[in-house]
Amino acid sequence: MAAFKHSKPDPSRKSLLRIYRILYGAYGPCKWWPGDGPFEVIIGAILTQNTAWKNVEKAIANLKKKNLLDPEKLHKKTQAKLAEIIRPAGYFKQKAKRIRAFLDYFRDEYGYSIEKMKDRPMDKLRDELLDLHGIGPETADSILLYALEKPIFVVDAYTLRIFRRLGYLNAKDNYDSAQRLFMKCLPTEVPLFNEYHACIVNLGNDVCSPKPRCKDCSLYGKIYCNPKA
DNA sequence: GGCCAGGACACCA
DNA sequence: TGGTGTCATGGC
Repeated sequence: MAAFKHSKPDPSRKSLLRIYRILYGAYGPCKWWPGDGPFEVIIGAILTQNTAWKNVEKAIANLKKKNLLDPEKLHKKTQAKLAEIIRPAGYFKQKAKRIRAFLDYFRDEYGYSIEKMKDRPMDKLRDELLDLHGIGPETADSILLYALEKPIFVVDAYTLRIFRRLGYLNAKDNYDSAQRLFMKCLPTEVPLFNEYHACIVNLGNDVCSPKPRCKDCSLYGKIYCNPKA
């Protein structure tokens, strides 16, 4: 990491892959997304919006307990009932509305079939998801990558924060420009995109959380204390 | 008791 | 177009 401190980073395939190897060495394999099957991943992607994953797990556990991790069964629940079930995830009224918006679309366009959804070209699928209420770029891309195994790089707040600090992005960079950088520089591979984003989130949880600083390096997180890194 | 978390949207200037 | 407020629970 220190190597990037005194020279302008070159956003090349080689350097982004080097960062990936460092992260993978510290955190990988992350085996994301945590969840049983693509439908659970989709629901998790909506529930985790601006929410700690531990709270999402509680909401998913509630859904599992009621055997509702099935699109048709879940769709039969009213929005108010669904909101009560997912309450531990926070923003439960909003998220219930968003899940129902997805379920309407999933039924109308694909007859609740993940396989039919997978057959759709990635770009068109992304546009469809972004047209849904409550599905923004990160949620759409998480669904594409982790549920449907489409090769798209997921950017999140940690990605912007960390790669701005490293000098690969500047303050004006946003979701789209950051995504273009990664997708231009990295080979288009689902497993690579999967692990890279997962490692960034794990690093973000280490580095960006208000935990006590390391006594040795005065920074946060195990990545900085890893001598091999 | 305050801050933050694996965002997205509505509203306003 | 960019900035700001709102949504809400639970862990630390």
